Amino acid sequence: MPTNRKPRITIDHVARATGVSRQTVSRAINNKSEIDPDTRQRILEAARTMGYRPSRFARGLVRQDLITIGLVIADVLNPFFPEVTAGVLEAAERRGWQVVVYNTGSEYRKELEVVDMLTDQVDAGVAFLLHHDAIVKAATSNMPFVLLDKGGRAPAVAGVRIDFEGGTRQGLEYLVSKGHRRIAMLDDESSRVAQAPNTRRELYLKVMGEHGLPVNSDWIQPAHNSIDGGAAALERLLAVHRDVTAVFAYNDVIAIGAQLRARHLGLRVPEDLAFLGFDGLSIGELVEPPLTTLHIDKRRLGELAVEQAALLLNGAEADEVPEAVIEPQLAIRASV
Amino acid sequence: MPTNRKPRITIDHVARATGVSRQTVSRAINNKSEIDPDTRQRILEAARTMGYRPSRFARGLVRQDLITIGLVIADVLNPFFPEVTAGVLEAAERRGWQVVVYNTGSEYRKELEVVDMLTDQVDAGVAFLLHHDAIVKAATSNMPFVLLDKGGRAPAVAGVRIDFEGGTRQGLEYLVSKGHRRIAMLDDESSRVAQAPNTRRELYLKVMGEHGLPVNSDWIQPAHNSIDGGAAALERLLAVHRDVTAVFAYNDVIAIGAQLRARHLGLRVPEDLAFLGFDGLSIGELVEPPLTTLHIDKRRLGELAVEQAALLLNGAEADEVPEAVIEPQLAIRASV
DNA sequence: TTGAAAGCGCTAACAC
DNA sequence: GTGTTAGCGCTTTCAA
Repeated sequence: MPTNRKPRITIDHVARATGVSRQTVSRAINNKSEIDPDTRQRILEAARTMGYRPSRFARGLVRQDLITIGLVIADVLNPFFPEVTAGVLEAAERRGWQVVVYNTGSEYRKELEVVDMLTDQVDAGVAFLLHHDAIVKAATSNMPFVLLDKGGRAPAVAGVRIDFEGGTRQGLEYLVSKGHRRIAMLDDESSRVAQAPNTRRELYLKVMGEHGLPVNSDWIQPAHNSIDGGAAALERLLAVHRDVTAVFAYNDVIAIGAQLRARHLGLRVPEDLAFLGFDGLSIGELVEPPLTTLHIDKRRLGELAVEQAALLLNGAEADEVPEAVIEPQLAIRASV
Repeated sequence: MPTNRKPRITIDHVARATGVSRQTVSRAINNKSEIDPDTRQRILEAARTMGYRPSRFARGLVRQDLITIGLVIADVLNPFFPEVTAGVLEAAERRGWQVVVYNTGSEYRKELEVVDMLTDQVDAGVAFLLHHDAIVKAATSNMPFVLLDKGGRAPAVAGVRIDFEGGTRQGLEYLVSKGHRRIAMLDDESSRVAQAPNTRRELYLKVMGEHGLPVNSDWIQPAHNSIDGGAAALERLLAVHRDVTAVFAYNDVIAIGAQLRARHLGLRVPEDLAFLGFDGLSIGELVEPPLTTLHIDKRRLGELAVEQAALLLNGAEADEVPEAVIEPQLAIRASV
């Protein structure tokens, strides 16, 4: 590929071409007041025809208020993340910040790479990180870092905590109140590696135990985090426990895949088998019956994370940042 | 809010602290070879404990290979865009580029603002722009700019063209082949302002005319680009044309909203009313019956746009960049 | 293997 | 209203 990059046109070129100093050009470009309107006009026109564009690097070096944050998500295609992203973009825009987006696919190597990269490229990171090592790296990176799902981690990292325990409790109690006793779980297979405390799976076991309901590990099926993954996991589950009456899924995506498959198998939802999701995705309203779920305000999650990043950028230490918590709310639709 | 920003730690501080020149620090940080391993180790450690992070601005000023592109989309929450974004992120990552994301909500003022902003902040723009003025501004901005939906515009702007004509033709012919003659359209209300040639609406009228099918403007209902918008538009449509047998929608989101509403109204799909979408979103597979649609390879769209941006960054003029076209493919599911 | 000098493109501060 | 000077933090020469 013959690269044919044009040499950069600088403020000096424009200054020379218009016979003024580069300071005056700078004034024109930046809409400063101390400049003759005619001069400004002349300079602006010359700049435009010459193809001048200010260098963000030179500018950033001089001004100290150009802030860019890095948003690290696991998967743009999972509808959970666009909603978080919307919140982050909006909150960042209000502050005049730029947002660079990175996708990790929850891969171990990729998460580490991205954290490294961020350190060089942005002023603060807002990240959804699965792997413990990546979280440690982020926490010790000398850079303001906010976790989008802090889980039960120590206050050494800033982040938003989603109250999965409250959510799980609320959800399972609702299932129990509807008369279900044989409740299975479809877990996210990749969350096994997370090494984080209080995973949804442990909470499920705990809460089930509290209600004296039968569970052991074969009530839990790992599922790939996708529609198809949920569908496949449901089949595996039914092969082991045909008598299950309700399924509690790791998230809505898995729940939807499972519910769809259940209906294809001829089961009635919720009469034969009930489904409870987690996340409150809007696509849960499109399926039949609409998915009952524990709704998380994902937009707010993004906004809170940006607020924490702002505190860190202002000099706060991670352990001084007040904890932000998102409480899942039971959204009763029709699948339970 | 008491801002308490720490003064920046520079390479000079690290140099002084370790008793070497800043050159040597630079070598250590950048993993250059001409440096004593022990010295490197010592420096790296000092840098870490001092909290040193290189300034991207200072670096960017010196090196010329740090590229950032701006991705401008209409709405992160519309599932069309995450797929495009995935393609853009992947292609950009392969090239080592950063991607800054902006959301316009298709608002006129916002689009103009974002184009202005981009000019200062990134090296090239990849954008989904609705409004003519914003497109003109982008095209004349002195900056490499690629449109994600070039439509039938002149070659003065680079961009990917989605062959809506081919798609519309394919779709309508399929409806006709299924025996439909009274086919209505649910148009996107905001595309009215676009002033672009070859809109889906005009294509609908044209192709319907070619088949000698009855149409006039009341067969077209404008819909807000959302599930609820599609639902509302369907009701309006049925109020005017109870005898319609098929609905061709501007896109899948509108089609899904309409189909959902039709079923709530007690209509059978496709027996009483058939639905044809456009875009090929994966959420179309979740509804019942799964939505027949004209599938667009959105990921590829994003990749092609990045490729064009690369050509422009290498010095090509917009009108030299070879045209890239995406052909919609009829995806027959079950709603027709 | 290390250091010194130069300069990337811009704006802030101050002079005129 | 405009120009001059200095310097932001770094990497790239080049010299030692």
